Amino acid sequence: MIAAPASTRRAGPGRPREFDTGLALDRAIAVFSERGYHGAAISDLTRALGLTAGSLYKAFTDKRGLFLAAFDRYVALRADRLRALVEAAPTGRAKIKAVLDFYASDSHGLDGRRGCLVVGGAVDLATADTEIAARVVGALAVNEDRLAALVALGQADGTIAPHLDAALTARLLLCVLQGMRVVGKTGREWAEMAALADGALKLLD
Amino acid sequence: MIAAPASTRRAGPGRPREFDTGLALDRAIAVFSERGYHGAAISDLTRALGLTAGSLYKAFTDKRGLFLAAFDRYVALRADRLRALVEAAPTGRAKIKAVLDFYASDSHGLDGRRGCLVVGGAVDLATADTEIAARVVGALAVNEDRLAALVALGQADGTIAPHLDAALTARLLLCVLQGMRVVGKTGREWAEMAALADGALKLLD
DNA sequence: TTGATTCGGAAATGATCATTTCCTATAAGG
DNA sequence: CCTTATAGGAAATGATCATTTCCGAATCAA
Repeated sequence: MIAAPASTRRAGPGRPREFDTGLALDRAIAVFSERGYHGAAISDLTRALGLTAGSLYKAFTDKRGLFLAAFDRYVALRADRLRALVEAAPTGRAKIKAVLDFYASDSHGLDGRRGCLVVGGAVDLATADTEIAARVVGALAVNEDRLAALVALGQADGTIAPHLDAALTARLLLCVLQGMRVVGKTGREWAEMAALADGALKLLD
Repeated sequence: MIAAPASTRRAGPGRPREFDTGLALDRAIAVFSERGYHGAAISDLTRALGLTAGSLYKAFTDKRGLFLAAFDRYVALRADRLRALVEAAPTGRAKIKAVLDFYASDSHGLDGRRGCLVVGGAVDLATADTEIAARVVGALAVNEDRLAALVALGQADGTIAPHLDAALTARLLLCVLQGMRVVGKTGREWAEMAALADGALKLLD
């Protein structure tokens, strides 16, 4: 029998779940982010989520299943926050600045030290787990495509140099963003990361 | 009693070591790079190094000791190769291009998938092991300082725009380089990474 | 109320992990 | 040639790991 995904759980028969799945996944995101997939023991997770192993396994099937659910939530939550920021910015250049600032903010201090689940997944499981590797590839591809669209938008509205290769510029920005996440693991001040976000705009000239 | 570091082992009394420490560490680098610290089991390492657990522990004290030795060798070997490339390039700009090409080459194909031990150490152990975290910080700092010196050199020889903030530009380049390592974990073609290395030169204008 | 169904949770399970032990082999120093 | 010291290696060790089992509790459909 295959357990229903936590998100699709309908209110059928049986005892209702007593914990909030979203909140539990948020905590799993934190644990997996700072310890990595293999470094996060089930005991770490049960302690952080406030669940016993039994409940955890009933809800998420597996350690791998929990990671997958946390990963998907991480990507979705982050995409939502980013979308709002991008929509609020007026020009193509401003939208890209918003993306850079978002990453700068998340890469500084304690959150920066905690790190990025996508980067962690890439480093920990890219060679070992093909399904997770595919999700990492997908997440980066979506990111890159969105950046390319923003570059094209900026070129259309005159805030980004028209002669630039939009695809290449997007890929460069992606490297800067992921690089900020790596550098941020070493504990940097906000001002430092913000200056990086500002400096990266040079790629749009 | 504290075991002598593998590199300082003198030809004293006792049975001589039958395996080549450097070669063993090269293999350990490969295993730790592609599986991560926690993902690499001792059995993986003994198989890859062609050693039994006993010999491995006699030579390197610990799994952690082996990682530390592999990490140091990785950083040193890479610094040597990089230094040679940088010295061969004529101008400040050309030297930075050489660094970017070096990372582009290492970030493509199978080597790219294998990944970088510094990035892996940062992701896996930045929050858990303060000594390893310090080495990661150090490795990135050295990298950044060298880049800053190259930017200043390029500004002196007229191949890099003089008004640029050398420290900021170096930090941006560092992000691009580390970002290439992350992106490279998803399996990219050489041409793609080479184009990134080329595009990043825009940061020097 | 009754059965079906799922959850919460403590305890048990078997696998795997890092590490050690013990013994033999091989060298240098006296 | 004997002591000292280290390496090689198979097997054992204890810890920890992911996972399962079992049982009481809670809910729904009838």
